[in-house]
Amino acid sequence: MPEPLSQDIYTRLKAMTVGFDIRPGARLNEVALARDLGVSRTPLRESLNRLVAERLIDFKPGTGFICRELDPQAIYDLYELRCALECAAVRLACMRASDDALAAINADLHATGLNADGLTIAQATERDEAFHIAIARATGNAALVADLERINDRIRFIRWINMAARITASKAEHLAIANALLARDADRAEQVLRAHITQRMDQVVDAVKEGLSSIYMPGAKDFFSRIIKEA
Amino acid sequence: MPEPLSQDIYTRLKAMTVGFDIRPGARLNEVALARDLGVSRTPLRESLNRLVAERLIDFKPGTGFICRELDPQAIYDLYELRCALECAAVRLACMRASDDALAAINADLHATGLNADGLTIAQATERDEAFHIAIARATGNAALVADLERINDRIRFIRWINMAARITASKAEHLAIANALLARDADRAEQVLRAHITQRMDQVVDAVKEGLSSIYMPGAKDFFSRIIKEA
DNA sequence: GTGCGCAATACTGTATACAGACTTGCATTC
DNA sequence: GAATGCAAGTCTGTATACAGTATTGCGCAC
Repeated sequence: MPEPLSQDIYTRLKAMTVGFDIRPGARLNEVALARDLGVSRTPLRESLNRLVAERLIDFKPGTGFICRELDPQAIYDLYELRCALECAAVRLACMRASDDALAAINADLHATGLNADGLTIAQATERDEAFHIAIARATGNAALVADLERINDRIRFIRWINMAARITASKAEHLAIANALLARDADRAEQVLRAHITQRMDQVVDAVKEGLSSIYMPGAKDFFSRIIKEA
Repeated sequence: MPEPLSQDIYTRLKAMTVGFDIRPGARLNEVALARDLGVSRTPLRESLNRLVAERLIDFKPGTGFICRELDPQAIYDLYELRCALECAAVRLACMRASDDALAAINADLHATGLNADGLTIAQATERDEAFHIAIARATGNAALVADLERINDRIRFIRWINMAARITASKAEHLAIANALLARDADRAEQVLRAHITQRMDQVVDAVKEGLSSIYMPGAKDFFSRIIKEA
């Protein structure tokens, strides 16, 4: 059973839309895109429809598929939504996650999550996201995890931008969250996590502006594959 | 610009999947479904792909589209997720919703939301959902609203079942939520709302069992279009 | 120079055809 | 009687063709 083309296209298109390889607001030419991807329009359109449902691209009947806009308000809303979900998650994790699960999160953080040296910004963001998702996963609520993951897809580009500025501060905050988790102190865990996310929300508007320049200035996106060298 | 077929099919298929007009686990025959809907397979598959992304139907490569299962754990998880989102929403609404918005919610509740006499169970559920969504909408966070709406799609069938039993209790609870909102008392609003939703979660497992019989016993689903006659 | 309108073009929306994979039923064997 | 293998049939996965609509560019009028 070879993997269907549409599945493969979906993955590739998702990476393109998450990373804004396509300019916000730009119309997607199905014929050209199909040619570039080496498939016909049928499986391409199926994949695009899935991405529309996930709000990673827009669709205008009679006009076609359009790359989503990078709207500060929408990004802010998503950060607020993410904050609500993660705060609920950390409380649930404090309440009922297994000791093993919490210990594993802590161990993982100390093993890989604290040292960003030698990583690219994209890789560092991936580890940051993994820490947060692990907390959600520890609740045992698969719907919560899936929901959070889809929200993360939509703000990952902004996280890349923020990550460059806040790698060092993140370390301490993640440690504080992990410690509160191990102590099963839900109030403290939520408080630290909320502050951790909210701090970034304040920078969202600036980040969107920077993001736009990253998209429109050719070559600027290479920044995210730059290797981190901590002081 | 006539509305595209795929848009129309999407709406109709969504209603079918939300209401479990198709048996859980049943494979969808594309040719037969296309014939029933009066379209070809291409727009049908596009619509199905969107529903897959929204987790309203499942997809197994090489096998096709499958009606989602009615899994108690998954439903419970969705209720928990909904609870987290709505609790966050009510707090945000207390913090920053306009006086007009809160007054409108309250007015709407008193105008239509309290008297279920003469409504079908499906209609009563719709009003219940409208009250909850209105609170989310009052936060001004469109992402939160959209997320909640999609979660609601996935548990509406269970809400139908619960609604039959709890219409009278719902009234008092909705009033209490509205009063806390008007007083902008976030703690009380969240507490009442959480209890309101959690009470239903305890009944989820039973509801799923009942739901399964509703799906498998022919004619049982007519129950949801029965007219409510309060004591 | 600017705005409008028309025509040519390009693109979307849908149907259909075909190849290949999966399913199903039967026959055969242990 | 149960299990296995094979073959016929059914259904999915993808490509392609065509119709209809949106877009774009040019020419013309003001």
